[in-house]
This record gives sequence, structure tokens and C-alpha cells, in this order.
Amino acid sequence: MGRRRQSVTIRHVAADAGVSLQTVSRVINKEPNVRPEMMARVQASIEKLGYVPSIAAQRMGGSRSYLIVALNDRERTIADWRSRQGTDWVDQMLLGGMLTCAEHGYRLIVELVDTHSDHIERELMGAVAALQPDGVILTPPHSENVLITRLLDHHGISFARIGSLKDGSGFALTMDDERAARLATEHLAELGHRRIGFIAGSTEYELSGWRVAGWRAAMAALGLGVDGLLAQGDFSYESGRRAAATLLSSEDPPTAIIGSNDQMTLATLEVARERGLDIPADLSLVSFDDTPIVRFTHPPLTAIVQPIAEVAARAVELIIAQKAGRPTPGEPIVVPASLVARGSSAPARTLADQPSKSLLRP
Amino acid sequence: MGRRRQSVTIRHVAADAGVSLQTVSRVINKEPNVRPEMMARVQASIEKLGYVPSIAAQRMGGSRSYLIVALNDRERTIADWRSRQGTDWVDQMLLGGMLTCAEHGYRLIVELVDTHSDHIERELMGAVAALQPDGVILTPPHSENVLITRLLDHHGISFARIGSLKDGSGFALTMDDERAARLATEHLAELGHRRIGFIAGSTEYELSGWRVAGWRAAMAALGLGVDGLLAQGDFSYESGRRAAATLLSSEDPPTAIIGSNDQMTLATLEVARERGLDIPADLSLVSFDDTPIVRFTHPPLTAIVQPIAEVAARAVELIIAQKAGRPTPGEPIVVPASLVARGSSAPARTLADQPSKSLLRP
DNA sequence: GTGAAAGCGCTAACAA
DNA sequence: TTGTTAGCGCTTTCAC
Repeated sequence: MGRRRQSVTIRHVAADAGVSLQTVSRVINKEPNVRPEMMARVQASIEKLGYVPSIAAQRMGGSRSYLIVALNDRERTIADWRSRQGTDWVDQMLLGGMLTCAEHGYRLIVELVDTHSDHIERELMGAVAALQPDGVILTPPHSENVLITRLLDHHGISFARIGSLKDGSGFALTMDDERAARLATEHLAELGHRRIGFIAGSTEYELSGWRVAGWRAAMAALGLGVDGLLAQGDFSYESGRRAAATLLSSEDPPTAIIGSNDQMTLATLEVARERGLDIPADLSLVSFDDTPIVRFTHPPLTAIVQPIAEVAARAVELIIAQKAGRPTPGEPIVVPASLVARGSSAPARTLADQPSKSLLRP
Repeated sequence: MGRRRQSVTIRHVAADAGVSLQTVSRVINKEPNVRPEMMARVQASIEKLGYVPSIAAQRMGGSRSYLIVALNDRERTIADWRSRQGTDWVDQMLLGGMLTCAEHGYRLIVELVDTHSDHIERELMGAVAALQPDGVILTPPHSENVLITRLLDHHGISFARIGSLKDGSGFALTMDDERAARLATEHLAELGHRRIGFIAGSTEYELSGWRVAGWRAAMAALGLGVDGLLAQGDFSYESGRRAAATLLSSEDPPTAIIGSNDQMTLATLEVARERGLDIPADLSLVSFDDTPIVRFTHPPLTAIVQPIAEVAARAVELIIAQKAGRPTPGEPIVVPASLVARGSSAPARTLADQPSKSLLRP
């Protein structure tokens, strides 16, 4: 396997079309100031020879690498892959991000870095120096990591922050977690629930706080109290079990619970079952994320759907638009989450059949 | 955003260490003929300056791009991503392939191409010309597509064929589907089943045939007939429903069914339920693939586990070894699948409690 | 064992 | 509007 050269280069095209390299380059890059006639001639040669520019060479010569890096948390991502519980975050990112990249001649490269590592900067620099990506897509919990954003800024690399609201450099994109939590709460309230519990996610993720805030806001707007209705989890199944146990053991337990992700809500389902509660007759459940498994539980879970693919697609578009010098919005992009009602949420028991000491009246 | 240059180049390292560019290059590439002393000095400068070679430049100069392409079927992959049924093939490839790449300073890039497209060669050439990958990993149904393998061969690009047994150029890797099907069949036979049905996958995939062959072989070895026990599917849920209906409607229906993938087995579970059959009391089920959802069905499915991550890791290692001029095996690599017993398979009813006209005796 | 020179395929800057 | 020139950062070849 010797020195492998490109079989068809810009030089061949130039020769075939009888023009200079530069003209071919201009056509490839859709630059203005090329006569339609010329353009057609070059285009024809490109087609004829099956020419495709080498992105390595494009990077060397110019300022574009046609590479976008999707940065994910190493530990969490690998754990998800290994456990095979159906978390499809990366797949959805690829669905939205990769396909959008492809439309523009870009490639998406998934990179994993360790959030907790003290040398996170070195890890990231390694990827940046090696690939020289045109942009980086940050995902939680990296999206608001100042070590990362500062470094990217410093190197003049455009980036998108998924699940971030802070303004500052980089594009902020959010699925409006607060509104999503409100949606979930209102859905349950409409079913007649008054005691709606909430299991919070890891405090390491900003979005955990937003979700709690949305629930609080909705409860307040509905005139409902939240005492004893909030439990802390960390997104893990085990933490979900503990949180559920706490909520269900209270004096005046909730008749509905919102879990901040599918794992914790699933854990709640289990705990409730073990206590002889029927879902949804005795306890309604609403989950966050809508990963594949929630369609296969019994009953399937009502859930907040995160439009990850859509957000990733928007992130890619923003990065490419910026690179191309096109105008980009200043405010955060909001791609709202939605709620899919399934079997785990149902009308609350009425006072008649509810053996509760609650004095609330519908 | 002007012309972005590498912040630390080989030149800086050379200057810092007081050596020539070439010596630094030799150290980076772990070439022989460098004095340990020299090597240490250069290494120190590299660390100090935080130097990381640009892979674009490495590709331009030499013959390596440090890129490996994982080629997947576009239609199927996108459908899987969109449907969110938990298929985690790509994730498992990334788990094995990407992490192994990272260990060697390589990157894995996922590419989708259309199997059915008449211009599949152009699609693939586009990726090859643009990325100039050091290797390509072919997955079913591309693994034995001659259009693809010939093209890769012609361009001197090493490649691995996952799920292939044919020898020829490229590394063949198999999870021994035939043996896996035998395993599944024997598992059911040990539970006392004599009428073991099989739902075949799409004929477009070679492995579908191997699985059928394994089942046939096992049945023959056990002295069991296969009349009316084979149904054809195409890996889709709907085809699974049809196949299950056919098998269960026969005069002498199976007491156990092996589905060639999870979707079809799930469909069988549904159809059986609709007919009032209890799983596993009336019908045992064994599935293929072990995607996440089979852990969450009721009962969870006994399944053949495909070691996709492991195979992808081996594929990457083979490609890198070949690139490095290290010796590589000539025969196909076999990474055997295994069986995980779960709730969907149980002992067959004995003659006593079986309202069947079967005359078979255990 | 080490260094100097040439060139990979492309684009930016400038000239025509 | 088009062409020419000079690199980008690295590796290869070949000298020393």
C-alpha cells in the first residue's frame, strides 16, 4: 500500500475544462464572479471525471475543514451504550446532525470528552488541533462549561450549545425544559390531579433546575402547593427508586409523579408496583425524554418528547451559516418539546373512591 | 473569521527542541532510528507546547488519513433512528469502533449509502475521495456487495466485512449466525420443545440464510422435522405478524418460535397474545439481536446476543494493523454470539396437559 | 541517526 | 472575470 494519491484532482478538472485551478476552485465553492458559461464547462468536467475535492486539501489551503464535532460526555455516553437500555441521544443527534451536515458537504464526528477530568481542556484541544473542525456542538453537561466555551472562543471556532440559555458566544439552543415541565404538570392537573410530585435530575445539568422551575411555576399558577412533593434524583435508576420511595411514603402522597427522565420514571413505576399501586389507576406517571423503552413498558409512559434531532440539525445549520458569512440570530433558538399521552396517565380518583384525607375539592 | 492556522505546528516543536522537522516527524510516528535521548527531548517539547499533529496535514504529506469510515445502509439506518424502537446497532458500532479508533489516534466516521441506489459506486467514491479514509468497515447488507468491494480494492483501501464469510479481499468477520441459530434451537429443544418454528429475515441479507441453515441443521441433528415450521419475514414488524400468523394457524402449530430479529419476535409475541396464548406457557419465544427493547417486554425475551461492539473493535484493529504493516490473519474472524435466557422461553407442556394430537414422546 | 528539499491538493491574495 | 503565485503542515525521498 504505497503513497496513495487522489485519483482525480482539481488539476485534472482544470486541464479537462481548459481553465485555471482557481476557476475550478471558484466553481466548487460557488463563488460569484464566474461566468455561467465557464461555470457550466467546469461543472461538466467535474461530473465527467467524477471529481470530489479532498477535504484534507481543502483544509490545508483554506480555512474550512468541512468537519463538525459533536462533543458528548464520555462517561455517560459509554455507560448508556454498554447498558443497552435504549438511550438514543447519540442516534438522534446523528439523525439530525449528520444528515444536515451531509446536505452541505460537511461531516459530523462524534467525540467523547470527560466532563470531570481536570485536563478537559487538553482533551478538547487535542480534538481541535487534530481535526480543526469548523464548528463544535456542545451537549449537556458541556454546554455551559466555561472551560470549554472559553477555549473554543479563543480559537475562533464557532460552536452551538444545546440545552443552554445563557447568552454569550456560541449559539444557544434550548428545548425549553421549563415549558416542558409546565406542560407535564398541566396535563396531570387537567386529569384532576392536585398532588403532583416531581423527581428532579442531577444538579450537574442546568436543565434539571429548569424542569423543577417549570413544575413549580405550573403548580403555583394552578394554586397547588408543592410541600413534600419534590424529591431529588440524579437521572439514575437507583436514584429514581429512592426518590419514588420517599414521595410515596409521605403522609399525603402524590397521585401523580413527573420523573425528570425515563430511567427514574421507570424506577418509580417499579416501586409503585411493589407497593401494590396500579398504574395509572392509583398513580399517574409522566416521564421526560421519550427514549424507546417507554413505548414498551406496561403501561407505556406518557412522556415529554425531546426534539433532539431537530435541535442538532439547527445547530449544524447555524454553524455552517456563520462559516458562510450568512446572518445568524442573536437570541437562543427554541425548539419546543411536546407531550405524548400514553397509558401511564389517567384521571385522578374522585373523592368518592379515594381513601384519602385530602380536603381539596375539584 | 480569517485564515485559521494551526497554533502549534511541527515547526514550533522542532525549533523548541532544536532539531529538524524530520526528527519530530519521526518521533510522532514512532519510527526507528532515533536516539532515545533525541526522542525524549522532542517528546518533552511536544508535551510542553501541547502539540497535536493536524490530520489534514498528515494526510496531505503522507499516506495516512487517520480516518476510518463505517458504512451503513442509509434507508434502514434512518428508519431505525426515526422509529425510535431502540435498535442500537450504530451505537454498538461506535462503542467498539470509535473507542478502538481513539486508542490508536484514529477517528471513526459514520457514512450512509443507499444499497438500492444504482449509483452506489458514485456515492461511495464521493466519500472515499473526500475523506480518503485509511479503511472502511462494511456492514450488512453491504458486506458482500461486489460493486463496493471491487471499488475499494481498486483504490487500495483496506476494508472489513462484518457478517461475511466469503474469503477474498478485505477482512471477513462473522458472529457465526449459523451457530447462533443452532444455539437457539438447542436451547428450546432442551426445554422439551419438538415443534420449533423459525421466522427468516430478509433474503437481501446473507445472514438470514445462515440463520435458517443453523436452525435446519440443529433440527436435523435432533431428529426433528421442519415441515410447516419455516416462515419468511423481512425483518419488519409487519412481516413478523404475518409470519407468526401463518405458523400459529397451521394444523400442528409450533410450541416455540425463533424470530430472526427482535421486531419480528415482538410481533410474534403480539399475535400469540391476540390468539389467547400465554408466553411462555403456551408458546416459547427466542429472538435474535437483543436490542434494548427485549428487556422491557412482558415477559422479557430470551435472545441471541450479537457482539457488535466487539466485532467493530476487531475490524478497526485489523485495518490499523494492516496499515501499520503488521501481519493479519487470512481466515475470517469469528466472534461468537451467545444466548441470554429470559422469561420468554420455558419448558414445553407435557403430553398430559397438552391438548394436542401430537404423538411425539419426549 | 539526522537534515534539506520537494511536493501532496487546495485556497488566499494579488495581478492582469 | 480570470490567472498566477505562494503557501498551509506534514511526510517522503535522498543526501549527509
